[in-house]
Amino acid sequence: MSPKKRARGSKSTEHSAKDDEGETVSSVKETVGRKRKAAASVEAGKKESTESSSPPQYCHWLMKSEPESRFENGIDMKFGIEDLKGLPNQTGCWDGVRNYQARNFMRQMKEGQLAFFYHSNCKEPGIAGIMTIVKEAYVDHTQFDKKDVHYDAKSKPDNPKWSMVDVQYQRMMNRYISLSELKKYHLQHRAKGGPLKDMALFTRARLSVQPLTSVEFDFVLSLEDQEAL
DNA sequence: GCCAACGTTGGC
DNA sequence: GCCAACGTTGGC
Repeated sequence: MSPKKRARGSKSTEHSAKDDEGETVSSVKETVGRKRKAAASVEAGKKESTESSSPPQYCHWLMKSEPESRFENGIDMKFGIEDLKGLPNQTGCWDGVRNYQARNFMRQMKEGQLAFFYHSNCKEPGIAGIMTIVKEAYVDHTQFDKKDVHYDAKSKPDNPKWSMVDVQYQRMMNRYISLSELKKYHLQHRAKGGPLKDMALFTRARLSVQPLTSVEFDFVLSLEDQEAL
């Protein structure tokens, strides 16, 4: 099982040495863009952590993948939630992530945590269901596979650059939560305050693996049993 | 270490 | 298919 996630990131992205290692530094950086500095983690405003010196510890995630066929170098990138559900044990590895920020978030994931399966680059983008992290970050083998779309010639086995986690399908959302609906809440909350005002899906739109605070996660879950906005 | 050029993401 | 946003690269 080696689902082909779209896992956007630039495949040939190199990086600067500092981004490469220095996990903690990078994770701070990623929440804030170019500003690193201790203050950054506070600025990131993503709580859940209490310590001033350690980066915020998230425990909920949103991971994007494309549910519709799209060919890249002759390979179909399609991997929707139904595809995950169809794998043995409904479990697969989230390979192909080639973006440092997304990678670093995956490295922060802990076994048992929940992640929304988000359908991107399709007719109606949105949150389709929920999955569980069943294996914490380990080496993404596709970086060494020349035939893989996400092959990275610069990464060496003795010092792998990319990681992946294993995820297991948990359940579908009671109803599909579209991006457009989430956006309405986001705009509303941004104007008057509310749980989704800083949601990464909008503030860091292009990140394929992103964190959610407990408040954000719970709010999205609460939408399931309500009428679409 | 700045920043312009370039490439990718992904909604529309 | 367009293109804005933004991450990455590489010249200086």
